[in-house]
Amino acid sequence: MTIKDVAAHTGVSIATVSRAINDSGYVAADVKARVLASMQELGFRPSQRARSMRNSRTMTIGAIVSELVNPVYLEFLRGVESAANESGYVVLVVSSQGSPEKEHEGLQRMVAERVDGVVLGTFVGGSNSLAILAEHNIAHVPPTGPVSEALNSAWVVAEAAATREMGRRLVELGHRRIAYVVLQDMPGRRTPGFYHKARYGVLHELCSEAGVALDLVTLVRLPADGARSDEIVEVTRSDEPPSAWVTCNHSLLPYVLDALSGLRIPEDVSVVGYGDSIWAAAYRPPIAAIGHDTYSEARALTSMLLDSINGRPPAPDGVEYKSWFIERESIGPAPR
Amino acid sequence: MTIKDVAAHTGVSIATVSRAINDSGYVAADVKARVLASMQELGFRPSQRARSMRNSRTMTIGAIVSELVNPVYLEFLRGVESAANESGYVVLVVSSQGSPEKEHEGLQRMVAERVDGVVLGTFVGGSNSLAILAEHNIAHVPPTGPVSEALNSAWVVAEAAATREMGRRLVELGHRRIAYVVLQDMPGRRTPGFYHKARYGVLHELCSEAGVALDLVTLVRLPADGARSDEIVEVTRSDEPPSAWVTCNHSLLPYVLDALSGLRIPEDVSVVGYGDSIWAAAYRPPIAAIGHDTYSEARALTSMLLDSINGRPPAPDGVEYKSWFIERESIGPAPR
DNA sequence: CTGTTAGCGCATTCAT
DNA sequence: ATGAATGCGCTAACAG
Repeated sequence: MTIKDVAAHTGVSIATVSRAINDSGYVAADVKARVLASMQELGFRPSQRARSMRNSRTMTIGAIVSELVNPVYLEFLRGVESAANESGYVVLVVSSQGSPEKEHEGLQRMVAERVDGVVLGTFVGGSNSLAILAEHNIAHVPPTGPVSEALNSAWVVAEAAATREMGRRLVELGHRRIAYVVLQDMPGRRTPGFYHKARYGVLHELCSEAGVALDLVTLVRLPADGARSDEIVEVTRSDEPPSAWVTCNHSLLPYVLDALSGLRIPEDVSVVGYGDSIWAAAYRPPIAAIGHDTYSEARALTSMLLDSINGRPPAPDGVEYKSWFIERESIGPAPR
Repeated sequence: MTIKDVAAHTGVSIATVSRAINDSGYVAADVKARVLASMQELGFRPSQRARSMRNSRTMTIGAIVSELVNPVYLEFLRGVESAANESGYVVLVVSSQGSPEKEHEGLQRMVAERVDGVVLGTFVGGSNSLAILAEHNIAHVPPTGPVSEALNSAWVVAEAAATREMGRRLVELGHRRIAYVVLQDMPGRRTPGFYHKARYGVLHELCSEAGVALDLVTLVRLPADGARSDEIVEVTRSDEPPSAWVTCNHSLLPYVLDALSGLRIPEDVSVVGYGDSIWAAAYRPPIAAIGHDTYSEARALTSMLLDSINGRPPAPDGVEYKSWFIERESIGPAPR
């Protein structure tokens, strides 16, 4: 089923069919109607792959995420997909599973597919990995270079404000020892460390000013099914256990809650997570969070990418990153 | 950057380069090495799009899901993506957002992309929508026809056993009125209704045998942010409120829990959800669930698709569906 | 063992 | 307003 069949069925040349489909050039109104009718009848859809041979636009963008287990990436994909579809683009999803090699492989695949652009959800590889996008002239967001730093810094700045609000609140409530939980970086991993570093930096500064201890609790890996994190349990049993727990990552939060389940929230410990979800809100008590509108961010980021692909000027403000501290009942005064 | 450049750079013809890349036909070992070196040096990746013009295989499969908000679909996508990547395939993701029109549009896009096959995560459209895949000779799983019914029935049978176990347990614990919560079908929606019907059917049979009342509680839509489901609250205030709540769908569970938050679990009400997650397990008390291994299911389903695409005989047992009832502390004896 | 050539499905230029 | 012809990057059939 090709354009040729439609042409034969309509009794015109393929050039005319092509013009009718794309309404480019001149086509008599009645001929056009007949062509469209034939298309309908034959159930013909022009091959996007053949099209992209001629034009050099594939109408396909890639989305790279590190882990397809974190609900945050569902939000991300939802945002990318909806923005892409609205503009007639289709989304190729690749997950790196936290491994720079897999990520590189995924990028290679995108190059092979000649995607028009790539949205980087998380990026675990080094800048050399990004280089292959540049080499092949593939647009991507967030971009590298000064703009990227601007974006990153916009994101970090937005979040830093929320982090400060959260930290101040904990201090105000009398907490004197705060635990900050992270999952150990995979070897070679980059970006998450970047964000965590920024968060930790802000918290650290705030805590040292206030004379509050900040413990970095690093999980080597996610606890197995049904098991509790030894690292966390151990810290809770130390002489001077933290009275507040901050989780760097939404997908870590349930594990932290599980490990803390011997303690009452918020009477014994207060809990805050980076990243919000309906589950955090439905938990009893509801868990305070540093929220991001990942869906909107992804949409905006994708629009930006499509703009740059299509040579349109990027939206006036680009991507506006917002972040906010949502105080919920999981936060209370420090015990005694 | 094309095969031509590589040929020129190596000082051979494009045919030789092609043969070297695909190691098809004869190529002198040293020539092959030089070609590969040139490729490396120039950073050349053959265009999959041009390849698929000749081969009529795109090495791309589509994945259709209804809603990109349910974590279950993350598992699904993870399974599809991992199985696909292992075989060198790439995944195009389309979400229908519960709308048959969007779904149809997504299928059209897949046709335009000439994907080699489609994995149907959920399928909200009618069979006429599926027809376009058949028309274009696009393989898909679950397949339609007898095989599909076999698959569906295998799935339903597996789950039915778990449902019965759960139902019997509730009855055994003295529950005399059980609520089954569903989200109202979108107009035109099909598959979810199908599964829910099966679940409801099993529960219904079991309850009537045991002389237990089964209330179908239908939510018109998901409660807005921060709001509670009026429908649920209302039922809890009726003269004879249910003592056990069964949620048809994992993504509905947090809303149900939120709406039930005036009651103690499991002292006042018992709660079970279809679909498990770390959050259900981390909740206090941990929420009982009917579990599925969505990741493995998706992987198996995708392998099956790839087998059929490549003319390989499908794996011996095809897809094995497993489902189990996970009793947790959210279930207790009926009050008084 | 290697090079030349045709053609996959389509958009586009150039005639007519 | 329409048709014939060209080429996008690649593989496969054929010729040498």
